[in-house]
Amino acid sequence: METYAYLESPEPQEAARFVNTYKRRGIVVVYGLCEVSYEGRAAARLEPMYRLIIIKRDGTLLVHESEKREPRIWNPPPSSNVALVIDGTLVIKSVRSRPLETVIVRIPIVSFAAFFPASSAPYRVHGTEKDMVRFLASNVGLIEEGATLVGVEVPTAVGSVDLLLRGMGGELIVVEVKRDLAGPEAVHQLKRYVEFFASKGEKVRGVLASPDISASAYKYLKEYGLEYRRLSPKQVFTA
Amino acid sequence: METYAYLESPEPQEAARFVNTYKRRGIVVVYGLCEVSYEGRAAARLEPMYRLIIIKRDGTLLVHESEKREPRIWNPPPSSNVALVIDGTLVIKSVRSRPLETVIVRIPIVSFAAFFPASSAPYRVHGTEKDMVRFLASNVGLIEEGATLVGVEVPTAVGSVDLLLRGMGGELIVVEVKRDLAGPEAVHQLKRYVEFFASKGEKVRGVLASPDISASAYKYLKEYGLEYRRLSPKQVFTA
DNA sequence: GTTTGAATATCGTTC
DNA sequence: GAACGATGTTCAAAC
Repeated sequence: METYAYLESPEPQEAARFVNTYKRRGIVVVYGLCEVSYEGRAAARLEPMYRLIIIKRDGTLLVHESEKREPRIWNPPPSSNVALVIDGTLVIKSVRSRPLETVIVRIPIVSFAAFFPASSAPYRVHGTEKDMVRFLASNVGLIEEGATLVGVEVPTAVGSVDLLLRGMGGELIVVEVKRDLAGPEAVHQLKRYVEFFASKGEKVRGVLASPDISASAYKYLKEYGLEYRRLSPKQVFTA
Repeated sequence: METYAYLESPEPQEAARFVNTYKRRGIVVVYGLCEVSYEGRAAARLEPMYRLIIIKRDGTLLVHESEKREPRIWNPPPSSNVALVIDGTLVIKSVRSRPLETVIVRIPIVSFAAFFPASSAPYRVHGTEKDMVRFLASNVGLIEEGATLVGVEVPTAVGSVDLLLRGMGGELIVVEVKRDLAGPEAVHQLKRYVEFFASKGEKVRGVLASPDISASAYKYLKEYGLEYRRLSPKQVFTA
């Protein structure tokens, strides 16, 4: 396997060649004093400061400061990143085509540059909303004793219903699932589905299933005559 | 200013000391063969592979692969990150308290470890939704000829209205602003506000202002008797 | 290619 | 500290 490589305090020309050589092979890291400008969907500008710049082989560009999970400036893949020397300073230019977004990193002092071979692999996260829906589809009793499954991700004119059941009284039960604290938006979403089926002349109830619900969301829920079932992703994950 | 530091193929003990020494001072980068597990709001596990691990002084932990803007595994600030040696291998353990989330990175082969002094500074992005709202508040004519400003970010029982105007006919005009393509959710949001004021006995119209609108969103808009004004952040940014 | 909605969303602001 | 909504959201699945 190819090994890593690095340069200490390289000349701009040398640094540019290094970046261009390795940028398509793995992860390139550049550390130095830089000023950054971004223009695209919005615009921003960062004053000169020492930062960490990361270039990935798929065209990702990240400019990280010493705090926060998020890069301060970035270009998502697929972007076109090129290193060049302008007026004796290293410049990394990143262009995303659609939408057109440009990031320009001027690095008057390049302290360190490194290349790290790395790869990427498929993975899976457990405990997503999809997992919860799947679980509930096989355990509809958790929502309503004696109910039967009508469908999962059922498309309607006002959006896709997470779970659709039929209760013992013959009524439709629309279920909206959230994997986290449910807010007002979730209740309004559920209300739309219920109103849709009601307008079709169906007898229908609405149930919100989530690990928790905010006070204001609960107020709406009651106001609209909807129901709540507490259910956490943990229950799903361990099932 | 403190300078950078690095280790090549360090012993686990040495690497652990390095990480713990520098983790609160700036950005620490570790490159090596690692397997990663995460458990918290959800759960995931990454098989052994060469990856880039980043630790920031605010407790951020990022595990990056060679593609995508997003880290594969992470813990956001403020988390508590500690390096230790278990059974002769470097382990970085990250714990976030609320909610409780744990990331464990086992690194049997540490190829490279580096510390980069860096800082963090306030910054500003231009062309946000807030910018658009501010601009429209000073140029209500772009929404409705002859209208007057009633308020900005006006709180209601169903949420906060971006912009509230009064038309020449004495009617209220509720304006929902989006800085990007408006989808169905934006239309439903607007509809809620309009219904709220209508229920108060107000004569009211609803206007959605955005650079573009999806086909299905437009269908809802028309169906609900709402209006559309095309307006891009660029117009704001250059104003 | 476009649209749609989830996300371990993260993050700032407000209450 | 909780909650609410924007984000240059990003991302993947559905169409």
